[in-house]
Amino acid sequence: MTRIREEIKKIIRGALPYNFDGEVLVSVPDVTEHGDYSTNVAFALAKIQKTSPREAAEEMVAKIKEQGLRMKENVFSRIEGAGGGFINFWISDEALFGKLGEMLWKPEGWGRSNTGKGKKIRVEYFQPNVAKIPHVGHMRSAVIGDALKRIFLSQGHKVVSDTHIGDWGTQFGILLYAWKEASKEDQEKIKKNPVRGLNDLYVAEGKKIEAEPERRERGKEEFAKLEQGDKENRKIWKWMVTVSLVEFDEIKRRFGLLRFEEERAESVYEDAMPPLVERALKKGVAARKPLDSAQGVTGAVVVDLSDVGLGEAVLLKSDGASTYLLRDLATLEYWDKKKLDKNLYVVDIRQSHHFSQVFDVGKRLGIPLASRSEHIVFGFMSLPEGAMSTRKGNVIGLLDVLDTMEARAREIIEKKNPELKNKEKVAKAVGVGALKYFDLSHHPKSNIMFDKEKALSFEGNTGPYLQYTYARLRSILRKIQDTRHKKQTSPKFDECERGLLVEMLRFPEAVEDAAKVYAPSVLANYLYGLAQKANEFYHSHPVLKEGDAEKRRFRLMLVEAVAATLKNGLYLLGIEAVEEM
RNA sequence: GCCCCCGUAGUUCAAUGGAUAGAACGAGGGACUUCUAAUCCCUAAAUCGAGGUCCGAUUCCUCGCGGGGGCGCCA
Repeated sequence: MTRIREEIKKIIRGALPYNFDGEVLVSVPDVTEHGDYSTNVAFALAKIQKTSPREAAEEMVAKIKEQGLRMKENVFSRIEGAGGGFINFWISDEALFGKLGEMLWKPEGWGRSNTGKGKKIRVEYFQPNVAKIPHVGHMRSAVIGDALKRIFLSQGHKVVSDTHIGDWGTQFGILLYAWKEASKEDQEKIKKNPVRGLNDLYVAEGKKIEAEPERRERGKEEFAKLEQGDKENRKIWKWMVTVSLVEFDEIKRRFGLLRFEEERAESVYEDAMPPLVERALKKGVAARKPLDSAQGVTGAVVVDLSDVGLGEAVLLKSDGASTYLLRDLATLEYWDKKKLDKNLYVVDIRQSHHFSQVFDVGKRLGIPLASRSEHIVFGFMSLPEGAMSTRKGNVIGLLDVLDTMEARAREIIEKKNPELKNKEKVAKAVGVGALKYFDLSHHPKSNIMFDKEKALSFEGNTGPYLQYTYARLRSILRKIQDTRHKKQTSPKFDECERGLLVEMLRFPEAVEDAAKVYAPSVLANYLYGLAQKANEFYHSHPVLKEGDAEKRRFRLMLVEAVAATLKNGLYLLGIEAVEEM
């Protein structure tokens, strides 16, 4: 089914002179008096034709009307110039009703498209670190990445998601050093709750390093040994990875993330790194620094990026150990062979400098994928009292906060709907839905404040609001037996019904826009607006009790269509639409 | 010092360069014998400052003020 917006664009293009090469923008006006859709092309056209925007608009309106007649189009009921150059379009009730019928014919496909057909995208998100407790700050990458994947899939893209678990680096040397130094009793204690225990061990070691910087060097030595294949270090490291993966799997399961096609942790690139360094040196991209000031045996291998203002990128440290940057380059090289059209990293803004370096060095090394790679930036999450940091000890564990949300949902269900079946299942869906929506409703780029009160709220612009709206609509549909309400001719509908219908028909455009700008929040905000209109309708328009049979049938169609839209939209955000709550 | 991001109602957030800047929470008032009140309706309330580009600027540019982040042989 074609999007209405596309149809309007086509009609406008048909009425434009051949020499017009500007973009045709069609937008939704703020106020209903300005129509269902609007375009500002007349302003651009006026410049070329050297007329006033108003005249240009009038001319175009006349041309469209003429062509519309010739094509026997019946899409608009009104087209007119206004506001000194805007052209406003009102869609005819017949056309709206026709679209409603089309949509109900195949609601499963509603919102999907094939604009991404044949294109393969890799999305990297949810990069938890081994031996660290994932906190609410880690949620953004997982939730935004998962929603993006769903949105891309709906547009026909092939998507490969990859977690890129942080299981390599100096931090493991530091951890190994601390672990070996710990007493047997302490080690046993840590083993009982390993991820928490290792997390705390790392924090404690960090404090010791602050007081005694020498200890960092010992940690670095342990990592170098690990990288060189030291048996004991490998064994301990492997154990740390194993216990952490259990926790990551629980998060993936409880947050309902789509399956990851690949879970290539950093350590898998171990063998790919040395040849990459060799190549960089041979190509003259990187250079080995002289030994003089360094303590190690060899000089560090670095890429000078000062010509583009990106400073110095370190591939190998002077002790021979690899860096995060080198691992990301190896990753880039690996994926370069997989015929990707796009390679996206959903990572917070603090790493933008790092990714600029990765992509720039990648280009210098002649890895074509580097120029098709993008860092999808998102802001980080802070608490009302300031930034979250493991060292400050003020992090909120991701699973802890999810537990709280589910408990809160259970409480509210007991209060509002104690008769509900599947209480536990609904509580889980509502709890995680609220948490995900809190994140997704914010623009990815903005830093967000994790205000517990706001995030835990189930009222207003929240996930449960959308779920509740869906449940109410479904409740109406459950009460009817006769589903033959779809066959009828176009009825007259009032402003509220019409507004809801037009808004509902914009769904595919919202999904398309969200995909285009890599922002699930575009879709989230659209769904919220739709739900508001649906609730308004619900209050003022009885459906089952409507006496006029034709009106009732139309309202049932509308309810069914809006419910399906909410369900599909929530699915794209990774939120479950529950039938009752 | 250099680079990046952000300043919108009391608060938390919206608004591909468009027409009258939207919500939510909070505040005040109202609506359940009526398809689920996790809802709906009404009221008050905002673009950090100064220039510039443009027919048109919350949006783009410059400067200033304020907040955050990065520039580690950390990840």
